[in-house]
Amino acid sequence: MFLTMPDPSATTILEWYDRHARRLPWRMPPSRSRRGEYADPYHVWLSEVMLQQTTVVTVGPYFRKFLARWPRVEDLAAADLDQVLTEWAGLGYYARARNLHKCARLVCDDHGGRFPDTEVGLRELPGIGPYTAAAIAAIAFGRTATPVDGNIERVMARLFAVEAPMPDSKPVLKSHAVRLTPDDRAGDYAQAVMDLGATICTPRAPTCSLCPWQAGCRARAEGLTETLPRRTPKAPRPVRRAVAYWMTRRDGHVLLRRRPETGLLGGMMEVPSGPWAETPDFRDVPPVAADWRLLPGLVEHGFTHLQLELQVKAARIDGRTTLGGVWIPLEAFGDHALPTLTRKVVRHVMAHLGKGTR
DNA sequence: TATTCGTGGGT
DNA sequence: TACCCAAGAAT
Repeated sequence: MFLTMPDPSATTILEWYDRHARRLPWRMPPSRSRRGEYADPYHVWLSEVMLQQTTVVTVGPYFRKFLARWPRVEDLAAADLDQVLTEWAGLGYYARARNLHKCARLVCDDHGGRFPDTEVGLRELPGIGPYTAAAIAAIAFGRTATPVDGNIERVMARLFAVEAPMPDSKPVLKSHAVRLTPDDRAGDYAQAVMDLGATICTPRAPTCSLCPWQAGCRARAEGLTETLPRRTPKAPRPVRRAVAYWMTRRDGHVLLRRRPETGLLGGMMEVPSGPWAETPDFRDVPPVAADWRLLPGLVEHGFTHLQLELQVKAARIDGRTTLGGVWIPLEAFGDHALPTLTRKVVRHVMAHLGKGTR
């Protein structure tokens, strides 16, 4: 009978975690965390910010780079924002890098170099929202707190067969996660559920036969596993089009421009382009008169909320003009914070013009 | 409350 | 190909 279905418990998944926890650079292994040892708050904070909407595989190298260059929060606070942005380039969501730097300075200036050890205290720092505050409090300070990320939402939706669609069901999912949170080892519990979601209770084709909670999983009992969590359909993302202008001068330097500090790709370097216009009508108004040459093909880039299509035109122009940008030699592109969109444009140009800028 | 923030990998 | 999704936060 269904009445004998066991309730899922933190004990069950903590035992699983003790045997199967992933070894991650920022994580205290369960053999030690079980004894009340906690990972360095600086490491936990840095990793959690990087992990916001970003996969473990992607974050790994960035985490190592940052830690090698700035071993302590004081080192990061002493760095220039530009250095931080350059190291961050490619990770995306660049507001995180600005807030990271701002937060490091606040921790050093206002907290003596120590992170607040409570959820409420952490929540006041820039770039630390509900999830990250709870994660640091639990993982680095042993507080009883319940971070809820996408993994944990999915696991809870299945465990309790929550059929209401996200994001409306988020509060319900969180209440389930909170109810299961143990007073002791809350950090390990959260990391255990996240590991479970990442390796077993995956979005598609979960391997329920390996799941420590399989006996108590309502979605499994009702055959709903693959269909949960449900989600309200999202609006289609609009297409925008523009022309990017690849400008070179006689010595081969290229004109790049820094985007405004806030908003899309804030503070990142770009190949100057006209306004990103609605689909059918876009104007081609080159920034300077020159012998513009249209490169074949398009540079396409999808953001979360819009699809961008760039035509690229190239020309050699008078090296005395700057148009509010900076002349940069191709060899020095690596020293600058180039988001993927910019790198795509560079790659596109190289494919059609080659290094002899012509 | 709803948008606006990147990017890479999987299917 | 097109879509989904990933240790979310700020506005």
